[in-house]
Amino acid sequence: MFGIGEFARHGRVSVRMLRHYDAIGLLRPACVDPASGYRFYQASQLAELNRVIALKDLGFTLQQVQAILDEKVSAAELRGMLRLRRAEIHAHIEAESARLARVEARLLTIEDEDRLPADGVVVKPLPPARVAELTGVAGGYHPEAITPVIQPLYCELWQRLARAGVAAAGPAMASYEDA
Amino acid sequence: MFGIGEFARHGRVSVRMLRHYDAIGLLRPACVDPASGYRFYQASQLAELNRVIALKDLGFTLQQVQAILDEKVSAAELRGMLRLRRAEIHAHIEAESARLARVEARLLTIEDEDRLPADGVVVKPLPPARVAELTGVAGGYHPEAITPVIQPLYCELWQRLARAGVAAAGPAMASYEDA
DNA sequence: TTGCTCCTCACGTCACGTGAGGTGGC
DNA sequence: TTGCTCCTCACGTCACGTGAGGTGGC
Repeated sequence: MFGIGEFARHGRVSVRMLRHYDAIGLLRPACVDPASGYRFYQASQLAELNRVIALKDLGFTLQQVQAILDEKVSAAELRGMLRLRRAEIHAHIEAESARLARVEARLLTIEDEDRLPADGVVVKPLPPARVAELTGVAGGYHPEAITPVIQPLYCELWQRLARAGVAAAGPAMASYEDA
Repeated sequence: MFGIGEFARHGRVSVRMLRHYDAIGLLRPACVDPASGYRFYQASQLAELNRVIALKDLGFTLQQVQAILDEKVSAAELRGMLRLRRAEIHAHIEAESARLARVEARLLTIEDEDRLPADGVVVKPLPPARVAELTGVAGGYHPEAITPVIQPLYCELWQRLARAGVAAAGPAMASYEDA
């Protein structure tokens, strides 16, 4: 039998963690002195503790660890949980990689300009929207070539929308592509 | 001027976030109706909001974002912060990759055995320790070959430690390597 | 008496989400 | 009166870290 301090040292965890695991019922000491409240652990509980730590290190919450160790989870469910974890970690790594790329881009610009550019680019998701679109071909990118092509397209679009009894809810936009 | 709801919609953030940023002084509304407490934002504050979001998306805390935007951070300090962030994200990705490998290893064993192996392997760091070591060569891995080589090594080691006036504090261990 | 180990509260963490309960003008 | 937008608390999140204040036996 070990006092909580010795057990924590052997298990390489903090005393506070053991008290927390006791409080939530994840790892109860083998016995507790009713007078002093002192917790005592058996050597065999080190294996129990290791199982907790191993599952926690996979990224499961303590609630999940508890359910798994109490055998409240079937093998099939556990497989499902592991696959979900795998997918979550995957997504997490991708998100962090994208963030890393953004940080490195900032480092490059700051080394060039020696200051933070005034406007950062922020990517924001939009809800799906229905778009009414017309296209035309212009002879070049200069206004004299574009304007006579694009103006009638707007008129045409409003007319067609009106004929279809549809009201435009969003803004009007133009986008340009190379042929 | 926009009410908080409209401003939140344009900025694709929650109303709660705007109130939070107001509370911590990160993004104050352009004006506040003293009677009702209503917050009003200017169109130009959308750019401010974007800068906040962009820095937050690099993984900075709101405190750091505030310091950066208030220009309390020099270009050199900012470079340092970005480099630190880069290192942190790197470490984070490595840790998550290791975790992913552990989850995948579990998935393999669970698909083999259809249950969780009783003992997981847990890696724990130990504080550095000084080790007194002696080595010998045995003819093979069977006990008859090893025992006569290893036994005298222990005796010899204790004697040398005693002569050096050093007491062994840790356990005795043997490890084996192929020649 | 000092030192050691142990105990039980209880606050703090970080950036909000989520009610609860209420207000003011159409 | 109903609906809408806005307001201010204030609790909850997750797994503990970190005091504060106290106890019991050497």
